Formats: sequence, C-alpha cells, structure tokens
Amino acid sequence: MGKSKEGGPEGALGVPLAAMSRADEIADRLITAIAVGEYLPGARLPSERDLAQSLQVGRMTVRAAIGRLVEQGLLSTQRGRAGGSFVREQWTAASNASVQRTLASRWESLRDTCEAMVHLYGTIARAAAENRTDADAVVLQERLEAYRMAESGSASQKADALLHMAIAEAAHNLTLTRILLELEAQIGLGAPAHLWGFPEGMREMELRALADHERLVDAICARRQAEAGTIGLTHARIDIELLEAALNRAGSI
Amino acid sequence: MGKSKEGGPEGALGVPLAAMSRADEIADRLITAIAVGEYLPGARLPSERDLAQSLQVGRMTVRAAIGRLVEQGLLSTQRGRAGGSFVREQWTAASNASVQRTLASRWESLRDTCEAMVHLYGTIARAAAENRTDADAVVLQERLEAYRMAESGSASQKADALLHMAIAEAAHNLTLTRILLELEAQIGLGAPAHLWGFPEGMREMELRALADHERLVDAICARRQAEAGTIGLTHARIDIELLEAALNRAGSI
DNA sequence: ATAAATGGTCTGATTCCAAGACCTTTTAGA
DNA sequence: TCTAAAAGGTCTTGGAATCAGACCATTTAT
Repeated sequence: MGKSKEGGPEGALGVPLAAMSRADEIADRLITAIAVGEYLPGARLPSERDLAQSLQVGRMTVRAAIGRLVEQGLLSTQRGRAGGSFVREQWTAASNASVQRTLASRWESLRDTCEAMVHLYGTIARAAAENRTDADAVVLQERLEAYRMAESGSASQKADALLHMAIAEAAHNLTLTRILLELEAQIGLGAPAHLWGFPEGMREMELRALADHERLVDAICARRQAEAGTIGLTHARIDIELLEAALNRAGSI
Repeated sequence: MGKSKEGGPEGALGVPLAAMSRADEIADRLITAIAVGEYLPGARLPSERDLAQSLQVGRMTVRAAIGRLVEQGLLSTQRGRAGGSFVREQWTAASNASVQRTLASRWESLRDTCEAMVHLYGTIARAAAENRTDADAVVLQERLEAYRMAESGSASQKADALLHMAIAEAAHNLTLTRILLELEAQIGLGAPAHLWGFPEGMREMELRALADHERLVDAICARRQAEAGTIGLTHARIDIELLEAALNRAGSI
C-alpha cells in the first residue's frame, strides 16, 4: 500500500475517532437488546439505579439513554413502587424506523464479532485438546454430566456456560480465554438466556447442543485436536444462527 | 435463579462500558502503529496539528497521548522547523542486560500472549483461505514478492509485517484483525523484534520464514483452508522459538 | 396506613476536550 | 546572513458530558 502523498496519514492514524457519548452507547445497547429479544414487549427493564451500577455509569447517563428511547416510542416509563421502563407492546412507526437504523448500523459489527467468536471458539477447542491436563478432563466430564442433567431453560444455560468456561480453561491460555470472554460480552451471549427462550426452536437447539458437547468433550479428552477444532467451530455457529434468526425477526416487524 | 440480588442484569446490559478517554484511544492507536512497524525507529510521526485534524480531535488531546508515549520512552519530541515526534531508536538498540532482564520478567505473560497469537494466526490463515477475494490474492502475491526482495533485517521485518497484515485483511474479519494487531502490539512492545534476531540464527530463520510464506500464500490463494491453518500455526511458532532463543542467550534467567 | 421502590428533578463539582492565541525553538530557503 | 515558515510548548476560555448526591412525586406491596 503505497503511502499516499497527501490526505494525511494512513492506517490506524488516518481514521477519525468515533465520537460516541456514553449515553449513545447505552441507547444502542438497549435497542439491540430489545430488538434481539432479550427484553420482549411488555417486559420491564432493570431499574435506572440498577442499570447505572451494572454499567458503571451515572444514573443521569442512563436516564439520558432511556429518555431517548422513550422519545422514539420504544419504551414507556411508569412511576411508583412497581414502576420502571417497559418495552412498548405496540411500536410506533417512528420507533420501528429507529430500530431499523440502529440495527442496520450495528448489524455489520455484530456479525463480524460473532464470526470472530466462532473462529476463536474453534481455536480454543483445538488448544484444549492439545493442552488439557487430566484434571481438566475430569472437570469436563463433570460439567458435561451436569449439562445432561440440567432440565432446560435457564438451568441448561447455566450449565452450558460452565461447560464452555471449563473448555476455555482447559486450553490453558489466559489471553485466549480473556479475548473470548470479551467477545462474548460484546455480543451479550455470555449468558444467552434471551436467545434460548423461544419455545419453538429451543428443544431442537438444546438437543443439537448436547450432541455437540458430548462429541466435543470426547475429542478434547482423547486429544483429537483437529476434530475438537471442527466441532467447536460448528457448535459455536449455533449462536450465529440464533442471532440471525432474532435479527430477521426484528427486521420484519 | 430467583431475585438476582448480586448478579445484576445479564447479557448485553450486564457489562460495564469501556471507559476510554479520547486520549487513551489515541495513545493506543499510536502504540499499535509503532509496534506493528508502521513507524519504524527513527521515523517521524505526523505533526500534532496534522494528527489532530486527521483524527478529528483537539490538538491538546493529541498532545496528551503523545506525552504519555514520551513518558514511556517510546517517543521523543524535537522542536523547530524540522521538529516533530520521533520513534526512539535506543529503545530497541540496547543489547544490554537490562533489556534481557525485562524480557525475562515478562516471560510468563509474553509466552501466553505469544501462544495466543500463534493459535490466532492459524485461525486467521484458515479464515483467509476461506474468505479471500481475488483482489486479496493479488495483494498477497505482491507482498510476497516484496518480501522476497527485501534485504536487510529491518526491511525484511517491514515486508514481513506488511505481508501479515495482508493476510489478516484477506480474512475479512475486522474483529480478528484487531485482536491480532493488539497481540502483536503487546509482544512488539514487550519484546522488540529487533532483539530477537541474531546474526547466526537470523539467516536460517529468514529462509524458513520465506518458505513458510510461499506455501502459506499458495494455500490461501488455492483456498486450501486446513493446510493454510496448519502452516499459519507452524509459521507463527517461529516467533516463539526466537523469543525462547533470545531468552536462553541471556543465560541465567 | 406505612414503608419501600421507583421514576423525575435539581444542583454543584469534576473531567474532558475543542478551539484558539501566543510563545519559543529551529532551520530551510531567499 | 536574515527571515519567515514550521514545528512543539504553554496558556485561556468555554462548552459539553458526566457523576454523585439529595430530594420530590407517585404508586403499590405489606
């Protein structure tokens, strides 16, 4: 890439900094969470004070973000002891447009992040097959058994998260694990309660996940690296499918 | 799970916002640009005023970032008509024991990062074989040719960096590329590449790297994913070997 | 009826930062 | 040699965003 004579520096230094305020960022996250179904119509968001604490941000900042969504007709607020911010049942035309805009602008980045996570998960599964200790193998079997036992819904999700963590730990690489957590946090699938909560697809997905898990743990314990990598890759694609389905749902409202 | 007394909201809303100031962001970009070889030792950065305009940011903000790097000893500034901010030379030049000690003290974390980078590089090579466009293939061939032509150590390093960047870009995943750059920056700063290579081993390593590069580019262009992944993985291990060799030379660690 | 939990409002302090004006230093070029 | 240009260094001013609270208003669980 020949250095251009003018037009300023290239590479990382050529791109202006994104100027997003904290309130903007929070508003985006809220819209995404709603569109993706983490908060269904009629659902109540966490209280302003709780949100502020979770996000490590002042309450006024949260209020600014929520206020924006209220203006857009996405949320309504209600005072009193059982009050809060609620996702509107009937979105106005204006709110619909604003959601489309936000999602469109985030879609690309979300998909990119998701795909990175898929690849990374494959990588970690392979590394786990390479580096696992005997102790890791024991833990993996335990967690797998716990996952089998888990009834469904939130218990299953919890077991799933634990199993994934165990796999990450078996890879014995702090950097990879940290990055994976970072990506999961960005997407919000770290605790994928929202996406698994759809009665139609859930059972099927859970069964598929269980099969994947069994083969994956088996491959890791047997140190079959290539196979573990492939299964991990395939397995993580479940999340992409779910996310895509959710976004399509939101897009066709 | 009942009332989430301590858990707080999960999903996208459970993660604190990254609290990076603009100055932090710029400092990060500068460090990455330097570590990745966009600005070699002795090179002059764009003037503060130019940077401010490119980044759409106040000059004082740029100065804050640059000031931080000066404190860290990465840059030095010089006034006057031909002045500016320069990447320090001595920073890498010293072959004294203090650098070796620094290296050793960071060994644990460096090795972890290095291994993560190795795995990631394999992943990216595979993704590049999967996603490359024809334009990517052309660029890859160009960069490979440039690498063949490169003579001295530092020119070779620069060509190497460019080739690696082209591969990362061919993977068409911004998130993976960003992470790889991040890791390279960490390693580059923690253990300057110029220290690794020693006259004796250098030539051998360079030849090996060239062979790897040729096979890798070939595999990517031919879309042989598995092979590309394997070569990428193997190739990246060169860095680990060099790092280990440098440490062993230091003798008593 | 009371207390608790919630949104709504206001204030003051703080931090960050954009936009300049102006100074000092150095040197390329007339 | 001399001068003006180009760079970093230093200030001020002002605005915007944010935070940390306290307090108010409203609803409802108990």
